[in-house]
Amino acid sequence: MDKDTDTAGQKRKTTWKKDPAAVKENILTIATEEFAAHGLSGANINEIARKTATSKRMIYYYFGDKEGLYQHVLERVYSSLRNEEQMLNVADLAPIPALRRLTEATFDSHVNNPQFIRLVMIENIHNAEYVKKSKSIPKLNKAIIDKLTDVCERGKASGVLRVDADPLELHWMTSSASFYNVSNMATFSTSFGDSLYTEQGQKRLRQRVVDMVLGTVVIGYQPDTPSSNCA
Amino acid sequence: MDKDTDTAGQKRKTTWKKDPAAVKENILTIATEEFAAHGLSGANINEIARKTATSKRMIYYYFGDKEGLYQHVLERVYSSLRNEEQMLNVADLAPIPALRRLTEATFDSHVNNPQFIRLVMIENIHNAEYVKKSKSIPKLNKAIIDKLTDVCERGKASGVLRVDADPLELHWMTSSASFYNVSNMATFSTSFGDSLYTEQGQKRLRQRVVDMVLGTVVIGYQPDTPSSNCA
DNA sequence: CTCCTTATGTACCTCTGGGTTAATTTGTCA
DNA sequence: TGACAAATTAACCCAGAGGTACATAAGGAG
Repeated sequence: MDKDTDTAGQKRKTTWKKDPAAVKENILTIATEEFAAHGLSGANINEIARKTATSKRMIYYYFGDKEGLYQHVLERVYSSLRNEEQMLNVADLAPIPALRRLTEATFDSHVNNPQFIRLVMIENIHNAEYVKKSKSIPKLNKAIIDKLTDVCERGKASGVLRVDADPLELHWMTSSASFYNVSNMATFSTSFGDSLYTEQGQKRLRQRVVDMVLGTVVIGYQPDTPSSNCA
Repeated sequence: MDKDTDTAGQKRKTTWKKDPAAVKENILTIATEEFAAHGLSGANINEIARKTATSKRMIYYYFGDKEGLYQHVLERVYSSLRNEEQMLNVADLAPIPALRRLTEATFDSHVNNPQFIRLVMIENIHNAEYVKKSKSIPKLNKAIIDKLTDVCERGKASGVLRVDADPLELHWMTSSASFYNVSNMATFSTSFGDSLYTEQGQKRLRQRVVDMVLGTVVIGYQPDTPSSNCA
C-alpha cells in the first residue's frame, strides 16, 4: 500500500505488502465519500484514486468499472445502516413506548448517516436502478417492517392502537420526515432560514415527528407539550 | 428554427426565422427534462442540443455555459411551482379547512411536478449552491409561509389551534411528506413494494398526511376514518 | 439599398476522465 | 528454490463532452 518515495528517488524500487482486504476497504471508504458528495456521474475516478492509498488500476482490478464500484458502495452503506437499525430491541417495551423509540431511532440514525441519505437520493435520481440490481439490499429491509408489525399487533391487541394502524404506512411516515430532514436541509434552510436546523430546532422537530406519527395511530393521543411556546 | 433540408441537399442554403423567445423557451424545456433526468453533471449538452430544434451554439449564446443553463432551468421550475401555489386562496376558509386545503394542495402539487422534485433533489446534492446564487428564488418562498401564518393566527384567535402551532414547522411537516412521497418513490417501492403508490395507496397516504399535520396543531383532532381498515 | 446588430448554423478544438496494456513484485506451494 | 497466481504499479489510449471560431442570414433604421 505504501509507495516507496526513495530519498534519492532514482531506482524507483517500489516495495509494498499484499493486503487486498485493506486496499478494497480503503477504496470503498474514499469512493463512498466521493459518490455521496458528487453523485455517480459527478464523482471522478482519477480523484478517487488520488485520495486512496493505492492506484486507479486497483479500483478496476477489484470493482471492474465505475458502476461496479458504485454498486459496492451502495450495498455497503445500506447494510451498514440496516444493521445499525437491527441492533435496536423494542420487543420488551409496551407498544406506545416502542413506537416512540423506533421513531426516534429512525430520526437519529438518518441524522447520523448523511452519506447514506445522499446515496439514496442519488439512487432515486437513477430510478433505483442499482438498488434493483442488488441481491443483498432487498433482504435488509425486512427487519424494520417486522418490528413495526409486531408493535402494531401488540398495540391493537391491548387496545391502545387504532385497528387501521399499518406497519408500512408507519414506516413511510417516519422515514419521510427523517429522510427529508437531512436530504433537504440545504434548500430548506436556504429558503426559510436555519431555525429548524439549530440544535434546539432539531430537538423540537424530533419531538414533532414523534407526535405526528403517534398521533395517527394511538387512540386519543395527546402531545406532551400542552401549551407553552418555546423555552 | 427550421433546418432547410433541401431535396437536392447541395447548396445548403439554410433559411430560418428570428425567434429568440421561442428558441430560448425550447432550449429551457428540453434542458429541464435532461437536467431533471440526469443531474447537472449527468446531463449532456450535445444531447440537449440534439433534442432541441436549434443548435448547441444557441445554448451558449443565450446561457453562457452549462451551469448558466442549469441555473435558468432551476429558477424557471421554481417560479412555475411557486406561482401555482400562490394561486390557491384559503383566506376565506375557516382555519381548519384552510389548513387541510393547503396540505392537500401541497401534496398534490408535488405529485404533479416530478421535475421540480428531481431538480430540488439535485440541488441538495450540490448543497443548494445554485439556489443560493439565485436572486429570484428567495422571493418566491414567502407566499406559502404568509398563508400559513395567517391561518395559524386565525386558528389561535378562535381557539381551535394549539398556541404552539408554528407556520414554519407546519410547512416543514407538509413538505417533508409531500416531497418524500415523490422523491423516494423509486427506492421505497423497490424495497417495500408499490402498495403505497397505487391509486388507492396514494389516496390513503394523502389523507394520512392531512391527519398527521392537523393532528399536531388542531386541539382534540380526530381523524375521520375511525375504525375500518380498508375498502 | 446599405449598414449594423442580433440571431443562427457548421465545423472545429482541447482536455478530461473512464478504461486498458504491459511489466513488476509478493507470497506460496511443490 | 523456482515456478505460478495474485496483487500492484506506471504509463498510456482515446472517445466524448464542454466550449469556441468563424462565417453568414434576418431584420430593422436611415
